[in-house]
Amino acid sequence: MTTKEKELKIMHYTDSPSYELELTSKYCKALLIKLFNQVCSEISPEEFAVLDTVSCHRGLCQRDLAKLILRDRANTGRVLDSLEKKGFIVRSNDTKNNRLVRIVNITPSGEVILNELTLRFQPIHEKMCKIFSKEDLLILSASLKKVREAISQIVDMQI
Amino acid sequence: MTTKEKELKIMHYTDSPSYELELTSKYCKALLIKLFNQVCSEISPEEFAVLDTVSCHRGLCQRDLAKLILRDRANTGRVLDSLEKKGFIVRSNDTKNNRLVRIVNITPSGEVILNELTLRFQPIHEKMCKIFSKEDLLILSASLKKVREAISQIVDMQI
DNA sequence: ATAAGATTGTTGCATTTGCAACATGTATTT
DNA sequence: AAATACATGTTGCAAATGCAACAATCTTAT
Repeated sequence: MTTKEKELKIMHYTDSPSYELELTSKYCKALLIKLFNQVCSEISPEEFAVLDTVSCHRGLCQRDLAKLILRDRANTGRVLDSLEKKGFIVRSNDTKNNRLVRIVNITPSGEVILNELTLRFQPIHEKMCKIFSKEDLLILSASLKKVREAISQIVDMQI
Repeated sequence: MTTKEKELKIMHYTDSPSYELELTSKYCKALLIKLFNQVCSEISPEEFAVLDTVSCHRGLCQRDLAKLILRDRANTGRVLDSLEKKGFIVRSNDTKNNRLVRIVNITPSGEVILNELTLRFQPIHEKMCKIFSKEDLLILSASLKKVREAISQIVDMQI
């Protein structure tokens, strides 16, 4: 390829890894929503992800949780309102760095529904993972992490 | 690892490739929004992606465009309303399989703003691509495509 | 030939989401 | 000590999005 051809080459955003990631993520979301419609009417896919995050990270305050799920504080609070009303999480007042915070924890009934849903999704999850070798899965995961880290250095997520 | 340990191992959704894709996609979106806030007030990031798609696929009807961008027909029509009002695309009535369809095409002023924005984003785009080797980029792209194809076989996107 | 169904696009409505503003309490500065 | 800035969470509002219903048109079935 000559220098001139390189200069003339127009890069399309829709050919970029970013956009491809966005499209792929939409596929994943569509799959998740379909699974939920089939097996669960108690919580939404978003609430499920939040519940799973809470179960993996005990004793988080709302803002730290918001940072993990990449939603703003307002939205995080609202999802927690819903989960708390349904009895799947509890919030307790605490202090962190001498500041009043609301600590989030999963309840026993939250554990129950989380495990139940996780088990139901296990077959599909395994099916999805089986399309890759273990090495390829690790490579994909590492690549995605690399993308996130690179973006972190450019844009402050400000949550 | 013994059989018992394998059985007891709980897979968390938030550790899955799906969720990792969702998080990574959110990072990409945040970056895109930041870039837009800095350089462009005429169109939104979503409109930009639609405009780019239209420029890559001339003469699409709205539904086929909707399938490409993975939005429903209603939303696609509304984005096109906005782009048309701004003069960046035109719609013309045509027939496809003996059916009346609205064909979408980019206008000269649409080309102008698309090229301008693409050039402005070029540095960041190159920066993002440079974190990977060309081979790794191809592998990532292939993996994402594999994910989309696998999901396509499970869930009908129904657009 | 008439009725039922399918395709394309639009409209209305409800949900989700994010941003800005606010309330409350703490740390820092002057 | 008072004022300013910061951190955490909530509320209000607007934009984005998807789903269901509808209109118009064409195809297929009975």
